[in-house]
Amino acid sequence: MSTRVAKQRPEMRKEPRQARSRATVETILEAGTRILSDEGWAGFTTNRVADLAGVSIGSLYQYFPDKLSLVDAIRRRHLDDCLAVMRESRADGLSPVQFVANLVRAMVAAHGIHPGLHRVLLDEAPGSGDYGNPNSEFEIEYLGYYEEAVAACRNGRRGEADRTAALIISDAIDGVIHNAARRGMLADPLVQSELIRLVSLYLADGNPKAAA
Amino acid sequence: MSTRVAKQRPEMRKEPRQARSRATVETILEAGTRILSDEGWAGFTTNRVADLAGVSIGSLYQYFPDKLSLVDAIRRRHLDDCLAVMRESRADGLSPVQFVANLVRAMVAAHGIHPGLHRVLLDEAPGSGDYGNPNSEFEIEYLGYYEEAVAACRNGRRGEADRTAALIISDAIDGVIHNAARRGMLADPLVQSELIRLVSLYLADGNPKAAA
DNA sequence: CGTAATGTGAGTAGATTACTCGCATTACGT
DNA sequence: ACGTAATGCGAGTAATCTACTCACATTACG
Repeated sequence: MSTRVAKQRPEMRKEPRQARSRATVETILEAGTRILSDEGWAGFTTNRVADLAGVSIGSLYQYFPDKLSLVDAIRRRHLDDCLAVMRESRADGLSPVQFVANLVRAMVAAHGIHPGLHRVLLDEAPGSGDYGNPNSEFEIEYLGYYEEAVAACRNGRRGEADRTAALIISDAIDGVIHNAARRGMLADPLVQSELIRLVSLYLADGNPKAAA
Repeated sequence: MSTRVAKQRPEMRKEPRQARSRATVETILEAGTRILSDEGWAGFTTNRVADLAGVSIGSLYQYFPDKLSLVDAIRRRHLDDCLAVMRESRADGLSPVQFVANLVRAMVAAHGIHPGLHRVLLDEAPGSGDYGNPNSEFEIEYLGYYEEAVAACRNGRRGEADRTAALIISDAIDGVIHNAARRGMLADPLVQSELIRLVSLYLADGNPKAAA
């Protein structure tokens, strides 16, 4: 027997086997992402998602058992993308300040495509897994990278202060990006450079050698 | 003649004349505020507001012609409160950095009561007036104060850079406060002091004398 | 060519909710 | 006391909305 899919809440009702159906699932996810970003959780109805995706509502429910599993899949994708961006920004082996500069640029670029998505996923959309709430797997890893950068700037010994500093940086970046998006100013290069300056100054405080 | 209330969309259907009804309206506004903050726009139904306020749904509609006018009234109140906080913080005649320190403290205190309100009002709740969208009366005045502080730190000549700096500061503070609230860490004194440090460093950059 | 995978979309049942209306109670002026 | 205006009540409703099903059509695979 063993239908193979036997999780508590299966995230897919039926595994897409052919290329066609894999494309369908992809299209649905993309459409859902766009709607969440543009219209918020309120506009996110399964019928609308199917419409925008250009597939029938039936097809949607063939792969996602319910609305929640769809939004979960979207959230997972997005947060994994965020983590990937972080890992890449760090992998360059540059100074912490350069890390932040790269990160900000990458984050701005990422949010340029779906400006409202992050906020909607974190604040509006109901979450089933722990993905997305404070102390989630995601936030742990996410903040960990910031902590690393902070600690690297402050001679390595981590303390509560470093954890707080990581929060401050992460949340400040988040706020600037989100509000810039709200005002349609994400593309403004001045916003980007000033944001980098804000974070860099904070990071380098008391560490002149790390300033560049 | 002259019922005095003659706007295009009257914000009140009937003006409360006795003390009792004024208290009722106050209770309704308070209940609505709490629900918006705690449950978000999705949980904000007129019946729930009336329930929480301890008044009948009929009483609610006696003073607010529709749901939108209620949320508008709440928004107006909140944003006016924010502006009041800004004006007070500046009125002390202290240095720009002290202004920011006071402001952050006041903002944190304000958001401690209704942590989610600001975000919900700005991002989720539909707006009828221009109150709340970019370039609104509110944002103009709000950012104006920040610009003032920035300009004061930079020898007075305002330019595009100053406006951008004001945005950065405002949005960074917003982000930190909002995410701290989400994590239940608004009370953490470290968060507060580090936020002040973040902004102060940025403001004082290139202006050693303004550092304190 | 049999069968499994995929796609369709009209339809529905259920829930939600903004708002009304007829009436009860309370306060005010005289 | 008493007429009148203000205030308060809350069951009810009409309308909307939407998650989800199902019976059937089409496409691909072996």
